[in-house]
Amino acid sequence: MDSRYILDKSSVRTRVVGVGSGGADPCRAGRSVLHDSRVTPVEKNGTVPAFTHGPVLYKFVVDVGGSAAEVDGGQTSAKGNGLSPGGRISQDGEKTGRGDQKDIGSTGILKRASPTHCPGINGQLRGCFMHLDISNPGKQAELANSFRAAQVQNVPQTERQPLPSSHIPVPRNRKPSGHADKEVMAATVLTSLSTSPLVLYPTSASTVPEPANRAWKEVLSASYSSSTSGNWSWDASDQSVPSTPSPPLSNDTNKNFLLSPHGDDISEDVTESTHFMFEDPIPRKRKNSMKVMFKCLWKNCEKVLSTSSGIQRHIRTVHLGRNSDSDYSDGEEDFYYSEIEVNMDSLTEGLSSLTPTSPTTAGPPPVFPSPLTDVPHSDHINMNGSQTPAPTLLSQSAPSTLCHIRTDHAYQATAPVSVPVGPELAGLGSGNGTRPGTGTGNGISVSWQSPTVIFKGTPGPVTHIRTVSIGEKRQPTANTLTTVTKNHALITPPAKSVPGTRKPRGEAKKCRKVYGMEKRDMWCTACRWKKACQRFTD
DNA sequence: AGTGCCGGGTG
DNA sequence: CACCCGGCACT
Repeated sequence: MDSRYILDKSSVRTRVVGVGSGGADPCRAGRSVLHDSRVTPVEKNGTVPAFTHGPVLYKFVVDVGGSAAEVDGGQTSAKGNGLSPGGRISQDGEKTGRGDQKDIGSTGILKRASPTHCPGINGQLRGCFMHLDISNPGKQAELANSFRAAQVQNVPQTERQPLPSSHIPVPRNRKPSGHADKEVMAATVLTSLSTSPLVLYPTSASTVPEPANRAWKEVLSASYSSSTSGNWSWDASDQSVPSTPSPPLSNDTNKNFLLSPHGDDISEDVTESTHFMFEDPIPRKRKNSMKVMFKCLWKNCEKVLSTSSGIQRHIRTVHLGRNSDSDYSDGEEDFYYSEIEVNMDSLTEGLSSLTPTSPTTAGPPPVFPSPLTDVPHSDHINMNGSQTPAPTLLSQSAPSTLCHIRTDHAYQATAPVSVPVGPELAGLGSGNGTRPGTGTGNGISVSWQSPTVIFKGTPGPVTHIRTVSIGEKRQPTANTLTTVTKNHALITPPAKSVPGTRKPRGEAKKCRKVYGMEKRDMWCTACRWKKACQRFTD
């Protein structure tokens, strides 16, 4: 794993250009191969990676040192042998400060990049804005050339710095299936621009089917050709555009949003690697109690689900209006949710607070009197005392960052219990939650010491009863006895009497003693049944 | 070991 | 619920 991470880390800086073809689910495909994509030697050498062949699907203008140049992201010549000029710009991070990858390039972009702004590498190209102008593919070659010229002009060959985010990782093989798909692709491009190094990382070389190619052009031109002014911005107001579902991209959600596209069923793994690549030490130290939840980033939607599939389905059905039964996912949902970490201890406490009695802690009620509470009863104290607003917290506004809800109480006592916290949490899941089969994986395992120890028996209650003891025990007709019994019931938990709470042996002779074994038939039934003697009670 | 009886199983 | 019994605590 570690080695893989290392490799991944080095590969973070690569930018994959071009549109591949292949899997039916480009986004997923891109993610799934994310870790395996790495810089090919070819790319490192400055030539165009093999996978860049194929028709040009996009281009953009990079403002270099004040002069703008439009660049091909790929090539129009299309015959797949991709050594296009445009391809050159596809190596960015590789040429730059490789030694300190985490301070520059992809990491910075990933962490802070806004959709409109492209932080430069090593201070260069700061403030470069990306302009999408795909509407005129015919000019691409020319533009590419001009860009190349501009690039040479402005930057000496030896110092030529890569152009950050100058590649749009385009998901491969989008199904050109209509407007919705266009939107998907548009969203993909937009998101990719802000998260380019890690997200949507198509790997292998493959030519783009012509339909897909066309679809891309159409999509991009249709969606963004209106922004001819150049500076491509995407602010909240754009969400009003009816045909383009847009996630809320507020600043605070953006950070999470950047992490969001990794939410698959292997989210844990992906998350780990992602954080690793982000040099974020926190996740590695994630406690077991920290549960990754998935929060919908759609505007005014605070939906939080425990599974990525759930949130994807939610987004797909609720926000994207997709067919709910279809499991087909083009990956667009990935852009509209983010991971959050929730302390599951809190959640379980929240759950337990809703439960009248913990089944296995059936022992003493929390109001157990002090004589019996000479035990590590912290669990119970916490259970009553710290009613953290866990569910409320989640339901009101799931924090987009970390949800640190402190609790110490777990839900079950005896064994590690898997508590499916997904949709039930704070009423978060409204039916479209987890798919069958994902539930267990999303449950949490909480285990702690069995509280049976807690109530194990000091003879406290016994002594107590002895002092009040009345002649007959367990005689329903004896008022005093019933009183005692009631007191006993108050003191001892309604459930099992624990060893130590055992009733003291009666001092009266019992049927057995009186009649002996020979006359067992003369015994009271209780004695016969080895129950407390009903005839000779204490 | 003998005794008392609790808890649980069975019908 | 009646009946029975394993098992435990106490003597």
